[in-house]
Amino acid sequence: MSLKIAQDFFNRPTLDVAQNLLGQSLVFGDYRGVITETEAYIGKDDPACHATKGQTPRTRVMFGPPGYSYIYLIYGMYHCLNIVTEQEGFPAAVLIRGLYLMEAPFTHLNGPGKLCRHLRLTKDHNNINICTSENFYLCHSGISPPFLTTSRIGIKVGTDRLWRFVVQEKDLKKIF
DNA sequence: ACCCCGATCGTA
DNA sequence: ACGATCGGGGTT
Repeated sequence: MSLKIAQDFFNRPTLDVAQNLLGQSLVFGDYRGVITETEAYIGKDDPACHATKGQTPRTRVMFGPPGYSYIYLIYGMYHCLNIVTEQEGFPAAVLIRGLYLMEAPFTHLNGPGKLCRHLRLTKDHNNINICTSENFYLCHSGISPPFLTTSRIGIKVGTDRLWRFVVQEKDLKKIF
């Protein structure tokens, strides 16, 4: 019920990883929560993916091996947490957009900026191997909740791809 | 050196 | 609908 997710889990098609991460646990320090919303960003052909213009210092981690954190600053104010997916050399990642905290007052961190701000995740936590870290990792919950599939949020290109996956609030309260 | 823009969020 | 706020990346 609390087995740490291994690197092989992330070395798969990003859409599978993004969907399968729903309902799994994220642990960072003393925080533990259930992932409720994800988005996939897949390769140089995805115009919304940061890697679409090739490798840069910022996106270097996306080109690396799967199972590493990719955290960047957005709008000069907020951070976003991603987990790198697929084989080394193929730039792709899953953005963690929602987290339901498993301790009172059971806050639902709905939004990637709010999530990182609450957990105090910053660029200091970029490029961490979350399969080997002792205080930053994911766990299998044994639960695969139902979810909606929609277009990704906050982008101006690549909106034709339905690569956002969300657990509805009603299902969240029913299951957890 | 300069400019544009962004995987957001809170307020109006 | 809009402003805050600043680093990444491209251009001069």
